[in-house]
Amino acid sequence: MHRAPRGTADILPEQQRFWEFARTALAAAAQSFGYARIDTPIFEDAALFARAVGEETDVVQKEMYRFLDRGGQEVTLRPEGTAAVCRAYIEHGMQNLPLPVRLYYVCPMFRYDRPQAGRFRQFHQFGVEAIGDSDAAVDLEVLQLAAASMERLGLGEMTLALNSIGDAEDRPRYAAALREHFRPHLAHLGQDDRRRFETNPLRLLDSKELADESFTASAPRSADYLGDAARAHWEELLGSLDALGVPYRLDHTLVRGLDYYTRTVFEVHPAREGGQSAVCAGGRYDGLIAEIGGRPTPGIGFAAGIERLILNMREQGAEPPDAAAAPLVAAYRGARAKTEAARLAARVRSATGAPVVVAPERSLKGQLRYASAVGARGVFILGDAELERGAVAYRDMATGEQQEVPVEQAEDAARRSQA
RNA sequence: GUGGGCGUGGUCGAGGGGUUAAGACGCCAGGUUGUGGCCCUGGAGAUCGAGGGUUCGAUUCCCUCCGCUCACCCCA
Repeated sequence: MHRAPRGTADILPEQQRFWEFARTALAAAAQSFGYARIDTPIFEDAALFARAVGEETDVVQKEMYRFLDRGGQEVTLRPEGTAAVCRAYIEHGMQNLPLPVRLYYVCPMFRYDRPQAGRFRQFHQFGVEAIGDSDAAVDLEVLQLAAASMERLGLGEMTLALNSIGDAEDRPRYAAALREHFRPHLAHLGQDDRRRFETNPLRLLDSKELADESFTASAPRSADYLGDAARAHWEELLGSLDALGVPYRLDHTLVRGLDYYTRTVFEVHPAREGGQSAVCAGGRYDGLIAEIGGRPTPGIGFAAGIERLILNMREQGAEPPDAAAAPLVAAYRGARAKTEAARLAARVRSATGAPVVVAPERSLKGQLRYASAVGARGVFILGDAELERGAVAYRDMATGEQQEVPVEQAEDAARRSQA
């Protein structure tokens, strides 16, 4: 028996109302901030993500789906959205648009992880990118949009964790300070952490093993190692957040697993504790576009995991409306009426736009039962008697009222019961 | 990659070394001659995840594998 591949999921009809609602609400949030939708391919040249996300990151080293296509090109299923959007920004000369360019997307992403609650190999992200302006006002806007997105979904009790990791030029000084701090404890560190000590000491900060240890809490803070420009930017951002009363929590251990981040980094967590809690995360990436071949261009954005958002919606008891309208059913008795039922169904569909299905071939009783089971609003009944008269019976399933009308007026009968 | 939990009809879920392997929901049919939702009756549907071992006998005990799931790592 075939199953959906590990880490993938069928989104079944009964779940679609959550997805419809989430996609619509998130798009509305983005659009209300002036963001326009963009879609990029599901796969890209492998080199794009390796370069943008960073060769040393877990995402690139062990989570990317990479393969050779039939032409011998190495491609990768996109593990995240930012690099692809930046590639499109460069490729289509968007620097000629009024800056910043504001874009959003809702797309599937792929990472070869071990699945668990809120984590899948194919998952979906809502993301936004504001490219071409380094002003702290844009950081503020993106943070506001993140908060607004959660609100649109009805998710309360979210906390915004915030940090600044400075510019690329500031990084070596800070990395050196971190190494200095952790060096005495090298013996306590595991294999992975020792490698990180060399390659990317920032990552030691969110090692959960070390989290309780006082030497993580007492580690030097990136925000204390900012260069003048990054510091001014950071202070302006905090000032405007305070001025607008946007709640946030400073978290100096917050660093991100993707190498392209600079300055502002943030995560949004639900109040509930637990693994995979980050429901939305992002930051500034002022070096990324130059890194992948564009002119030096600043940018900032975030991504939110739709599955995780829906998980939280369910936990909070959200009940999104069911978008699917109740259908009409065309029932019949006899071979000739069966054909007429199909004709009637077609006619009512195009006249009203309402969903109409022809009943399966069963006893009339069976057809009515079927209509009830699928939640039909009303049923047309065609039999020899009705055909003789060029008429059709229409039964309102909620009230049980039934009347006979000329076939040409069938759609009117349906409309009446709708009101 | 590592560790824990779990695998019985479509779903949920009893059971237990020898049974026709419960029950519920769902599905199909019927409850007279053309009419639903409730109710009643009947029916279809399970090699009890796979392979091996112990045993006279295993779905039940043991081992391995596979799958699902949760957690670690990391991430949305």
